[in-house]
Amino acid sequence: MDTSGGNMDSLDDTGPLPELSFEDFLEPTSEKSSQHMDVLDSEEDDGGGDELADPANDSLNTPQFKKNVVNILEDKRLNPSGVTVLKSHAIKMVTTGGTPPANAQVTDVKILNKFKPMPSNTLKIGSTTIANKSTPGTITKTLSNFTQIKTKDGQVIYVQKSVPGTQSSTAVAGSPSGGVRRLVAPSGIQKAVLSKGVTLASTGLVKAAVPAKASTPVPATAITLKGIQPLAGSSVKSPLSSTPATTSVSLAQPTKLQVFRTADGKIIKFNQAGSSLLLNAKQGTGTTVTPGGSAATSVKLSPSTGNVVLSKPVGQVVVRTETPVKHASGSVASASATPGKMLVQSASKQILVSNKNIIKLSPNAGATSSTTHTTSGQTPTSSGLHAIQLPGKAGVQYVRVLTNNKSAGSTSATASMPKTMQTQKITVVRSPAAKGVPATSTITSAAAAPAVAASKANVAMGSTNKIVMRTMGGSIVPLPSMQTLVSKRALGASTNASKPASATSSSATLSGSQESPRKHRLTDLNVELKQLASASSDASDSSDAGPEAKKPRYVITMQKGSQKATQPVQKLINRTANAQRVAASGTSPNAPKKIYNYVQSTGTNGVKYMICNSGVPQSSTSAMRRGYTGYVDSKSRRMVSISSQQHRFKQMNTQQQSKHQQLQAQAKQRIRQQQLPTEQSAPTKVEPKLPTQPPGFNPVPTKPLFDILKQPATGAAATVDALGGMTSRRKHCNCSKSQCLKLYCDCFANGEFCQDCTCKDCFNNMDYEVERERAIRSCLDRNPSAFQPKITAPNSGDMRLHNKGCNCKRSGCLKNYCECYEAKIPCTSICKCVGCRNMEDRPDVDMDSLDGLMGAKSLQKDKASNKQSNENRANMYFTDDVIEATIMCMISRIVMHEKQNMPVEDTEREVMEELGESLNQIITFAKEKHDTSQLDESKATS
DNA sequence: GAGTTTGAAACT
DNA sequence: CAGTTTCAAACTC
Repeated sequence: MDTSGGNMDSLDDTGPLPELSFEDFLEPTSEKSSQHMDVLDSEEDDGGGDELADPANDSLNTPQFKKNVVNILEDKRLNPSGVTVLKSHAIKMVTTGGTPPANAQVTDVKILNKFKPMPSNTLKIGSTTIANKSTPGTITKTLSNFTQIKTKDGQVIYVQKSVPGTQSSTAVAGSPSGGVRRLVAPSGIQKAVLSKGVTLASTGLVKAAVPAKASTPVPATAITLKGIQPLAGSSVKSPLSSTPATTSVSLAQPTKLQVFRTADGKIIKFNQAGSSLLLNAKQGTGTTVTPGGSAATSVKLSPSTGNVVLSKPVGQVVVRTETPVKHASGSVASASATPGKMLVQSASKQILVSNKNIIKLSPNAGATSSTTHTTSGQTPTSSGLHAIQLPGKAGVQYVRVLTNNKSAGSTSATASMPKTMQTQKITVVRSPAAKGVPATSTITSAAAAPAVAASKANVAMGSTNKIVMRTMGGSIVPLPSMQTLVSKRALGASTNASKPASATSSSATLSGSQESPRKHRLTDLNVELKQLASASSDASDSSDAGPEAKKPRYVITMQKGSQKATQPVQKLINRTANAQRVAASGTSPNAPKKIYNYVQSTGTNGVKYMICNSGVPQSSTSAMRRGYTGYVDSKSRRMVSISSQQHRFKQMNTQQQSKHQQLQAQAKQRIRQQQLPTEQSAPTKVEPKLPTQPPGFNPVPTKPLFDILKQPATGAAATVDALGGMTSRRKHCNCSKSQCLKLYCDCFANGEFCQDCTCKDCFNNMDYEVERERAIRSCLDRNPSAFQPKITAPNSGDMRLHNKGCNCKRSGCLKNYCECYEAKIPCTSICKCVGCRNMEDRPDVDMDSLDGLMGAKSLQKDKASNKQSNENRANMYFTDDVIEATIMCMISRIVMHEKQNMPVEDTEREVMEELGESLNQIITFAKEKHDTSQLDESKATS
């Protein structure tokens, strides 16, 4: 494929694919469809389909296809398994007129989705199912060559498979055995609008030649799409009724269109005999296949681009894909073609839906954030959806929508939708890309019958892959799918794919527990992915999908990562029942946020307390950047935390004394209980979500101090700061040459999208998902742990360590060039630095004289290591929860004293006493623990 | 803000 | 795996 001028680098890594014919699009029931599906699946498997890759099969390489070739390149997407994404397709249009590829004019077009086998009675274009069982229309084969599709409104679409040679013209060259299929547009079908300067000539036929077999060189089966009107003049958007059926039929000369699948099976070539063929309908363009003229909603779509336009009398819902923003001139364009996006437009609202469940809110077109249920952060919707809005560049907002309910039928959910439904609803339901499992996408309008579509969506999704876009009252909410960032690599470690769970809800919980992230982290997404993947069980989806289908394609997590990611949730759950975590964001969306525990008093005054558990890491700017998932040195964080607490203490108002006393007593009692030798290690942390708890004030943590004390170091993971450290945000990147697709870019390295960065030619955004995914793959190939945090703590409370160590030579590890220093951790023996002075007690050492003194260096590192171990031990007990519990006890004292109008001095003294007492208990506990562990160790050694 | 320094990432 | 180059942040002026 790429041999044709090498302009399709996107295909470089693609594997071979079997033949693809339009028939597949039109007759999903055919075996071919399933065949293709299989091949596509295998192709997805990292070259699993390489054996199929036969350059000879590539029509581009064959002379006869070099004329007026329109290539529809299917993006090689990541394995659909587990997570779903609307697949986009890059379409490459080459109109060379028989000249060598070098002279070819290439136009990039995009198709929304990969083609996927459809269930019988389903006609799809892109991700839209226009006619299926659910629709009143029927599909009837009237002729041997024709498949008649009758819509509800009496519109009829004929799909004809003609005898080879009947329709063929120049374009069909090389397809002796190929059959020609005709798509005859009935009266109801609207005119096709083909954009990009390519027109259908004067014929209403589009002929597609399909290679007979991947192995055979270029035999093609011609497919003729009839009924597509040339652009010529006629109003593309004329009412349905205005277009007589004869119009399309009367088209004199059929336009040939060859459909090909490349070696990897991702490419479809349209060989057009005519001068120009416009396949891309970007705006307003697009083949309008609109049955159901009487219906209030019409569907206009462009098979090539996947444009689907649902137009209503009043409002208009447009679901379409966009062509790549950047058209590489001529060649290569396909490679850089941006993944498909769906523009969901309703009235004045426009939402650009990317491949994932992320909605991009276009700043233009009067788009309003109200279009979605998302405003800022996470917003639950009545439909059980959660939308997380992510600010984007230039006013663009990305919205990730997570579903809360795990219900929803897998396929054709809209089939059961009541026709009386008043609101327009768009439901795109995707099923796993398992063999033979058709993916159906339906666009359902209560008022009108859905319209057309023909395509195979090569999308595999986990059970929760349903994408539901609902347009109710102007709100459009798509469901999540987060395939992209999950790498298949970590599948082995991650997984647990089939565990049914309310993945969506957990995702929402997770998201909710965090402040709305400015950017998505790979790890975060991984969590969501895993949850989604594990939340299979959605009926048919999970069952039908093969085991692979449930697995996330890209799992860029590590064992630690997954647990880590979930850690915040657990911690949050364990938090005091009366403390509700809230995220206080700065005025600026980019401003780092702090996580507070929100405590509200039940008293008459309703005092509220904002307890800052963790400030934004001071080093968030740079340390974050390098994959230090945002946590700060625990010591400093705690100091900040406590100080802020103390500061807030003075702002507290009176509280009910007796209650506080009681609570305080409870806390103390629990602390004492904690000291008991009982080893109920790590209580299961599955408690109801915190935010839902009533705002009753309870100064005593539900988790007693010593319960908390017992927790540390139990979990293997716990490297993530549950208090929100990972929510912090670094400053924006400034990449200029890496396109933000290399680890040089901190945004990319952190698995985040660039937002509000000053980078140039940034590809690290939704518009370039394909490129981004490829880059991620590349990075993972080089280093499977490329996206793992560089600094982690073996156990919660342990000191963080740089997993790889620094390699500084000239900075003495005392500048932010040093990753260790940047992360505010001392260098260790892992580091290969020269002249390191980054030790906790570095002032004691004159490192200037130590250059080259390896002994001294190792000594220092040992020293640092010892200190580190001590600190690790301390961190085991001074966990955030312990501190929090202590603080709550202190707060309780303050409140009590204020209630009693006691002197401030007494209050301060008592508070300090309380602190001392708590510390004493902690120390005692730690000591006991330490002794016990030593005893165990000695026993073990003996 | 421009130029330099630095070390990680990428490349060979 | 080591050496070199590239890159972007940190730093300096």
